[in-house]
Amino acid sequence: MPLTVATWNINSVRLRIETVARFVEAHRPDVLCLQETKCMDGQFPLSDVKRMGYDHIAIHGQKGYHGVAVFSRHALKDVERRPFCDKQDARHIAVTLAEGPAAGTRIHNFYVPAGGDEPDPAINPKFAHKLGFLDEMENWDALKVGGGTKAILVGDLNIAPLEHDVWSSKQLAKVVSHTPVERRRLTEVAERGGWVDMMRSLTPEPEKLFTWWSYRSPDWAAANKGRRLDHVWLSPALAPAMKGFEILREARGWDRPSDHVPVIATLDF
DNA sequence: ATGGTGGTCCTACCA
Repeated sequence: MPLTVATWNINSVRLRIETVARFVEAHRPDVLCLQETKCMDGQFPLSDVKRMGYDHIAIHGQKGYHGVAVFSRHALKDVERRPFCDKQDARHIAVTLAEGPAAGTRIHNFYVPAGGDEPDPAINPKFAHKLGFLDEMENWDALKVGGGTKAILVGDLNIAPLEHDVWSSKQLAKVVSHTPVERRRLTEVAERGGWVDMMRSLTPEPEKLFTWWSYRSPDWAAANKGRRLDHVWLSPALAPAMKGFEILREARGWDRPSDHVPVIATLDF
């Protein structure tokens, strides 16, 4: 029995709800995790999401910024919205699948701070916040997933950790998202937690993998200066179920696109 | 070295 889980930074769910519908019609993921929904819970287009076939919806929004959501064809339980770094930012939501082939699986959906432009925590509070956020992830017991724990972590982690997760590791070495300190910290979060990087387990380096292309690139497809900022991690107990993943690159070329594209992971039980 | 585009919500801030 398969389970498909998709993750997508949608960059305003209200502006792009029809874009979400287009994606869902074509790919029909069982679970869809969004980031950067950018609206308060009362403004969330719930009826559209239900029309797409998702009866189970968990949202964590705020006005104008951030915001995460989970849509599911299977019932959900134990919804958690954890604050990080003593801020009100809506950057995390977790749910547990209550039924279906992966019943009992915990799903964490993250939107890690982007970190601003200057990669020095001493002068850039946004970069300090990003590093502090990663520290809290690393130290959170809920993200320790050894033994028989069934868990998936997805989201826009705003870090491209490996050399071939960016178009030029040399040229991005001092660019926030690919600095050595971030790459190391994210790797530590995964290793300390016991997580398996699903995309890189199935497609090892040196093949390049990108999920984001800047809006500022005049011809994003030809230039192809992308980065892998969006991730799918599995607990070791779920790793044997991993079957494949797809990065929906074509979505970057749709009308009024997000700068991120969906990643769809398929597990089989 | 710089500036490039797009989102929210109306003025700057964030990505």
